[in-house]
Amino acid sequence: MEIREQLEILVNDALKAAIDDSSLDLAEVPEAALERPRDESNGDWASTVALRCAKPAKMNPRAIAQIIVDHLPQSDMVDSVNIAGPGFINLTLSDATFQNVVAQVRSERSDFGHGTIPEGQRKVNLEYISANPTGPMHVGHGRWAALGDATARVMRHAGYDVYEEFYINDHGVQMDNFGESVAVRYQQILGRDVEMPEACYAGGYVKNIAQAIIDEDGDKWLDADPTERMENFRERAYAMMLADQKRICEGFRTTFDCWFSERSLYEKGEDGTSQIDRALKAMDEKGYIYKKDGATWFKSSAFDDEKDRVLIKANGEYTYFTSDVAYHYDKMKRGFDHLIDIWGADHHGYIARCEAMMAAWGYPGMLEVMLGQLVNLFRDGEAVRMSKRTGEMVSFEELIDEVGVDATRFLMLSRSSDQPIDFDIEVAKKKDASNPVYYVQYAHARICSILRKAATEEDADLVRTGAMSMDALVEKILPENVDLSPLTDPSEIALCRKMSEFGELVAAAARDRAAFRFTHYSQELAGLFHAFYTNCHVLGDDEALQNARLALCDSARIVLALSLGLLGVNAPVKM
RNA sequence: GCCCUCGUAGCUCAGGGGAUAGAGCGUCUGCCUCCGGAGCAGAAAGUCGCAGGUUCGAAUCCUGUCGAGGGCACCA
Repeated sequence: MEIREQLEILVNDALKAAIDDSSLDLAEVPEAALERPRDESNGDWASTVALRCAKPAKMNPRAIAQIIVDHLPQSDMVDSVNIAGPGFINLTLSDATFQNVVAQVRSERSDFGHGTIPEGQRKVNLEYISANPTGPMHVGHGRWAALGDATARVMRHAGYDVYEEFYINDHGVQMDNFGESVAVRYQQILGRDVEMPEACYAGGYVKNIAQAIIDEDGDKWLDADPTERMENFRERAYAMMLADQKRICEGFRTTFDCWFSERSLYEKGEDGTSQIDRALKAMDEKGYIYKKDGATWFKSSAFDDEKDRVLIKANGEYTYFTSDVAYHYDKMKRGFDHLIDIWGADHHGYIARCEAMMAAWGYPGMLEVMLGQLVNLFRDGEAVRMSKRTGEMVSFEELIDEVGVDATRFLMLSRSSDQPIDFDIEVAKKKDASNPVYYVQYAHARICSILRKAATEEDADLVRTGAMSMDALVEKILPENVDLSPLTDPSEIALCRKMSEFGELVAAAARDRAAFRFTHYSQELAGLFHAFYTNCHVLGDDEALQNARLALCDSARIVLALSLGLLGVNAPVKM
């Protein structure tokens, strides 16, 4: 049980006792209202319950606090209790309470901080990146990749059942334009004088695709039927771009349970209907579809959207929105409790109509849209607009190649997602204190180094080469039940206290979709480890003390690795 | 014009009803006979954009206002 929950029970018992013997005149037992004081001199935990019930109880809050303190049951967890300021009840916990955290971490390992979510809220569909397959992913997509993946990891650790999905926009005129772009470049490379139309894609990658087709087929398409050629090129270019996206995501350690094709929404099933047909029918049955000016409309203004939206244009074509209607209908029918979409902030005008469609089907609030602000690239303080190599925007792949996966992920996640990021490539590449990811990784590597030092040289070598895990090494150097009572130095207790916050942070970060908090947490934990390292020598003649400190190192190693793991960042054994 | 997000230390940002507002970078001062100095300790640095309101209590909630960015298609 978390420390917080145990303290809540204590305060709750005191409140009940005080109400039962009429020292407190309250209709019902108020919440324990525990919080962590900013200033540690105000204790490890504080309750503001006395302040909160001053009015209903018609008493001075300090007097209430005194009554609660007088009724507080005896507990080994609490070292001292005092009343401060207007009526705070400050609790200072015993060293043993914090020492226990080390044992808990070491027994639960990668399950430390794991939570549970009740049935009915647990199954979550998380859709992110969803880049068009008509061009390379840009650095903004990199941010959604880091954000979506870390959100999934944090929510899973909190107990959610998260299904990750990438929506492929492979339907619509942009695909034809893409195929035509390749055809134009194909002809140009082979010496034909043709111009690139306005709506087409002029990027250098299109030329590479055209060249790949020439390498394979030669000039056999030069005088082919233009439509047949466009369609052939379109499908081959699409396959190449999609393969690229999958490869880049995998290299970034972002994996999906499903790559969902927009086209599949238009395919007719055995009953002769497509998902588009079924979604529109369901909406029509609810009475939110009408015809006007030759077009078919969704009455989204009935649900706080500023105007109604076209589903089928006067010319018979479906709009992009119609695909999303069918897509979300599909997700809904797959039995998720909750849907989360991550979009770029430039799509926020699209939210109202999507929320409206969920409401129209009778599931208001089921869709949650996380907006990610954009990424501004810099190099040495100068804004980067163009890449020298390609004459285009720096792609996500180029960014990863230059700064590495760990630093890219950590920095992309180091700000709240509703804050734009200024990402400086040169700063990200630095391997010094100005780059927080190395600070945290260094702490982890340093711990591993100490643990190796405590082992035999043979075992230490096995760990260095990767033949033995750190867990296995620790098992050989430390007995199962280590006496932790020698851990009394303030820097040791501070490290334990920080680890005790981990579980709560997992729950809060999952609830608030705020994975970025683990960048801050991991830096704080690393800082406290470095302070402990400076103050307390781990390896020495006193076996009891050495074992206790090795156990502390081991638990710090586990929690650091867990925190980095939730961000999708590696925790290296050596650097 | 309407909608969304954001204004907190020189810079980049946390904190989103509780006590004297925090961290990193940068600046300045110290610390290696010792487990990884990619480290540690300390100092200077603030009208939480501005003005009202709610509250026992506001950086936090509400209203207004100023400033920055983004969005307002029978495009995708």
